[in-house]
Amino acid sequence: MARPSVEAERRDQIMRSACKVIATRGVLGLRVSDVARDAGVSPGIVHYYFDSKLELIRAAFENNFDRSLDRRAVIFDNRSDHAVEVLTALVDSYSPVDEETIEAWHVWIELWAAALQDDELKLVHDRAYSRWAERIEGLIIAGQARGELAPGDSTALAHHLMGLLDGLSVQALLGSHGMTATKVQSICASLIASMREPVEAV
Amino acid sequence: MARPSVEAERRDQIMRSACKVIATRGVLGLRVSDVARDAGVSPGIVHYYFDSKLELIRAAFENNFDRSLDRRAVIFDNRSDHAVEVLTALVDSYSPVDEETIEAWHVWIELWAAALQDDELKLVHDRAYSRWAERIEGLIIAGQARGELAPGDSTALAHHLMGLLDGLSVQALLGSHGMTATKVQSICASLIASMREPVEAV
Amino acid sequence: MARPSVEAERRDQIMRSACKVIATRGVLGLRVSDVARDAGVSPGIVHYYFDSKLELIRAAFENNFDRSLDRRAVIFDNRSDHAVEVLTALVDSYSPVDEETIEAWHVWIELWAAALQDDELKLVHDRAYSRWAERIEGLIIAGQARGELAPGDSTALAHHLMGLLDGLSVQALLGSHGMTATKVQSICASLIASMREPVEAV
Amino acid sequence: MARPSVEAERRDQIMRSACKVIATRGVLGLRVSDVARDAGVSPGIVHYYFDSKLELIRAAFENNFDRSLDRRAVIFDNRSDHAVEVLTALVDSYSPVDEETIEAWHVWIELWAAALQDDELKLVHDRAYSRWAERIEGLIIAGQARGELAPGDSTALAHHLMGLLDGLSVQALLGSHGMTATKVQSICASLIASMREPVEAV
DNA sequence: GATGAATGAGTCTTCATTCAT
DNA sequence: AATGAATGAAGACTCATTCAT
Repeated sequence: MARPSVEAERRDQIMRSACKVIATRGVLGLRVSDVARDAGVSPGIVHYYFDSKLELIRAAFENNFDRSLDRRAVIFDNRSDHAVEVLTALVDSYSPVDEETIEAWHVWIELWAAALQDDELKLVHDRAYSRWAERIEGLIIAGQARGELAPGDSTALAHHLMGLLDGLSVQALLGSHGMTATKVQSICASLIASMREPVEAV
Repeated sequence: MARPSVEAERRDQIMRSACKVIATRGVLGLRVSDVARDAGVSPGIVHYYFDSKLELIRAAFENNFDRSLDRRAVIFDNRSDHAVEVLTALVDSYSPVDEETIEAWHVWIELWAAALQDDELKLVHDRAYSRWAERIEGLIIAGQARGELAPGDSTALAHHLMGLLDGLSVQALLGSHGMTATKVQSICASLIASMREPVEAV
Repeated sequence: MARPSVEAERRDQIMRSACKVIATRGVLGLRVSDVARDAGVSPGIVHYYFDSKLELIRAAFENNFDRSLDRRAVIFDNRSDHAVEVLTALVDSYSPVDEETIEAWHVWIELWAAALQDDELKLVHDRAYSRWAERIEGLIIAGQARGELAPGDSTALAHHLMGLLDGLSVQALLGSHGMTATKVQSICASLIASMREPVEAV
Repeated sequence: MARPSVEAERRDQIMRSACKVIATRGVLGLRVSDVARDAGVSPGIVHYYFDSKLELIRAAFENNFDRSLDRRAVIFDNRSDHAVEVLTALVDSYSPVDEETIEAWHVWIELWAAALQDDELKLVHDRAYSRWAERIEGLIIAGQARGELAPGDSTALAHHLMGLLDGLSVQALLGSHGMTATKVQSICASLIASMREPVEAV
């Protein structure tokens, strides 16, 4: 009876396992059998749902990003709070502190490396990154419209924030040179603060 | 009898080839035979100079970073120009426009992904990143001392600049969402400009 | 309630699809799923009708031959025409020009190759070949009895004609060295002509 | 020192083993590991000498035919005996009695089946068949020129003999309907006899 | 120092067969 | 009767590493 859902569920289950494995062993270190084991299925079934390993990896990357955006839907949809607060909440939600976020970051970084060598994955990355950029820029434009943020090149500001978050997070994940999740937040916060409309001096 | 130099040369030659291959196929896609072919030697000789594939990769990462710093020695040693100019020149030198710089960036990004899964490589990355961070911070501190830059948390500023450069460069390399080398430069330039000591109003 | 016919029909349908697949991909290239797809049924049902893949193949070979003889029933049953004409008609009917005949030849040749390695299939082939040989020899014996063909070793003559037809047809199917269906017919025709009772000189 | 020959020898060794395996298990039943075992080497080395299984099979087919012609070089080069004797000797040499000849026939028949489904193999077959046809026709033309054989369409006669030999040999190999190597020889002999220039009646 | 043939373990992928529904 | 998801064994192919030369 519940047959129809079996296929979709299995696909999803396998993609999530693939993300886990990518986060753990990297894209090229991913073995179909590892994914199967994690998903609790036979190796054969993976190829029943995905034509090839590459196809699975592509799907996993998209799935990782979709879930990543989904988890932040509440933040993006927040229309009541001050833009500075919303942007700060967003940055904080990307802090690599919980396992889920850390895994998502690992997969995201793997996508960078993989996409540098595969045009198909480059498209996957571009589609994801564009969606993400549009949302950030949307928040900034809205904040400027409401007078909460100073006017300015919203595209450049969005890129600045996103690039900073990406670059710092990598170092936090690697624990390099004392970089921590807290420092990422504080440096990003200072950037966001600088976007705020200066209070008019009386 | 001056054989030692032959060995050192060969090692270097093989490491450079390894960097090329890493940039092209990724760390895990690297095949010892590809490196050998690029270096114009037999696959067997690679193992004469490097105990294992991992050892070769580790050495290649370090070699990539060393050469990267060497290429910028003139900029770092510049004591005469204004800090803003020096920092700007530095950022520009990292623009992924020429083949050499692009290759170095690819290897650098590969190191991120690989280090996330290997503690030994994490150390390699940390050593490199720290040396790079010290130099940037040194420039900022010097600039502040000379009154060319506004006072402030030099460590945070250095991290901000480095994180931004890393994050934006990835997107430029991937050509995502219209990111280009020029935009990377301009966004970084705006950050550097904001560090400048405001001219006192009379 | 007349269900038995459904089963027989399905079996037949599956066997015909198996012949198609054998002609296209060869015996060992045959996949049960291909047969199922061609027959418009699920892979599972094939095993309901045939215990195993080998069993299906065996049945398909027999089915191929049965249909092959059936298609020539009119020729074999022809009692009124001259033996030379009947034999010629028979040879012509084996000309690999239409799709059906070509497919049947492919399956026949596959049977040779498969039977060389499987004793069970050797029996299948022998049964088929014997039935075919008996019919040819029957035509020759009848022709000799009616004085239309010269007397002689009917078995050897039958083998000669059959061997020649088999050997030439393979080359025609492969398009080797300029062999064509027309040349097969003409060479076979010359053999048949040589069997004719020479007209008595007055 | 004798290094140069190692490669050629290994290739040959592997091709011969491949022929054996093809004769035993068929083309599609051929496993690279079986070939390796028969050749006394590791499975990996087979791929060192042949890019893929198909490439190995193609080479094996050519090797089988080359050796087949080589074994009959003495017969083809015979310029002193009567054409009827030479042709008879040739046919006899193809009698599937010894293991070597039987293996060669198996491989040849496998080539028919395989070539029907692969255009590359079709070319391999055509090249081989053409060389073989040219030699047979050459013997017939020479015999006619020397007045040992009756004049006539040498191409058709060659095709007749070759087709007959192919077709009958298949049945002899399968032991169908009482076909034997001896009967193959006798039927072919009768065809060859019919080519002889009739002795002029005085 | 250098070569490259050889090994063999590892992994993707295919597919006959089963079985819950 | 029929489906198609699931299994798992089998096999092609890759590649780091070794070693005789």
